[in-house]
Amino acid sequence: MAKKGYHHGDLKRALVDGALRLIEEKGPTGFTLSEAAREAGVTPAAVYRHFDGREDLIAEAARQGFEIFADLMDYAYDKGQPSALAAFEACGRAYLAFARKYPGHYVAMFESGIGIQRTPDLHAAATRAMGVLERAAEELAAHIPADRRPPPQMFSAHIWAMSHGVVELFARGSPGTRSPFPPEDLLESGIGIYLRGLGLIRPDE
Amino acid sequence: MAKKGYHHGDLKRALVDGALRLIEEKGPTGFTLSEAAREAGVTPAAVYRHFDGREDLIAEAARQGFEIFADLMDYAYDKGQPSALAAFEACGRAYLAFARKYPGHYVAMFESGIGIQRTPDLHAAATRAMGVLERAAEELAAHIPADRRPPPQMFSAHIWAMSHGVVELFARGSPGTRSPFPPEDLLESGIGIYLRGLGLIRPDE
DNA sequence: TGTACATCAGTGAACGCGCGTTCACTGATGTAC
DNA sequence: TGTACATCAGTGAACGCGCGTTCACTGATGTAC
Repeated sequence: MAKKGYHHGDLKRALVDGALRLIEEKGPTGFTLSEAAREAGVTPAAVYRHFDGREDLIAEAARQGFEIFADLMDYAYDKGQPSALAAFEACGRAYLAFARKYPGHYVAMFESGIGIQRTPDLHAAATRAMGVLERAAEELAAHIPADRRPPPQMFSAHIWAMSHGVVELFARGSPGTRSPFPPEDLLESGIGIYLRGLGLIRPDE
Repeated sequence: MAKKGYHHGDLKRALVDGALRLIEEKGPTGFTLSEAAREAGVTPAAVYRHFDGREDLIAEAARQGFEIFADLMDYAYDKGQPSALAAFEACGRAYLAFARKYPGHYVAMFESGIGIQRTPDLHAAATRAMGVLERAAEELAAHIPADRRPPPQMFSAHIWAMSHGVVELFARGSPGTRSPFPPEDLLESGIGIYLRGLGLIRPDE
């Protein structure tokens, strides 16, 4: 991703891409504005033509992540039709797939310490993303007898927490803890057991 | 935690305590050897009398964390007797309680990027801690009909993932996402639903 | 089509900063006789 | 009890480093006439 002449042509994109690669590689700690600039073949000062600074660059990376994330979840949700249950499970799989495929984005979104309120754009993207999961949960909740139905936000939170936990603990090599099972299996079986507990899967299925 | 005279007296402990406070406050990124030394009222160079450097100091903090963590889990497990189910649930609660009460340790253990293999001491402490949860899961597994019993490590992983996810997403103010529910309730209900899905709680309980 | 000029997107030098680490040192403590 | 001395646990100055950010600048691009 080196520039051609004096003008880069697509520096903004190149900087975000570089930042994502660095974040993926070294974590949000290891990411450096200067290094991202160097990767794009550009002086650190050039970054300030496109971003307000280091944090702003990370925020943009996170925003793009939420955008992609929301699209993927949306797609998975629609694709999972006609059964609400299937749609919900598809969302779970999409979550993990996203974390695997876009690790830089994932880290920027959830581990970089960037506040979600930082930019209206970022906030909007994040809200949209979470909305998808909540919508899936709501629709699913309709199938639970009303008297023992937990609030939909609650189990969307449960699923999100389990997904995030699987990603952080088992889908990365991070804490030296080798996963005893493939993360995909772990998450899918976990969600399966959880949904059975909600009475959404018959005991014999 | 300022020193009295030329000799501090308990510098090693003071440094770890300072490091924990800083990690808790600013995240593992914000932690600085120099600042930890400053807090202890000591020159940065003095740190090298007790640790091999910055990383080694974090590793020691993490080690202490796993030690405390294992003790707490052990205690919760024993206290939860005589029912295996109650013991297991107690472990879940203990997990969250630990994360809440020792946030610096928690971050050092799980978010600092310190490899668990770094020191034999650290590795041993971590192994012991995870062993408790696995033991609880094994005992619980005995109550599930053998033909549909998942491997115990699997659901100890599920519970761990959900716990960790709740901590990261909802028990801290981190991603600007206000938790819709108290984390304790969220985790307890999540584990409850999960255990019901395993057939360990009767549907009408 | 050609020229003048405004705007844009870079440069590169400089800044102050705090970091982690090293080194020879020295003050305080503890121990042997 | 007193003295000599080894050991220990700090000091403080220095290092090289890369960082984020600023500034006046300049080369390239695009537009008006």
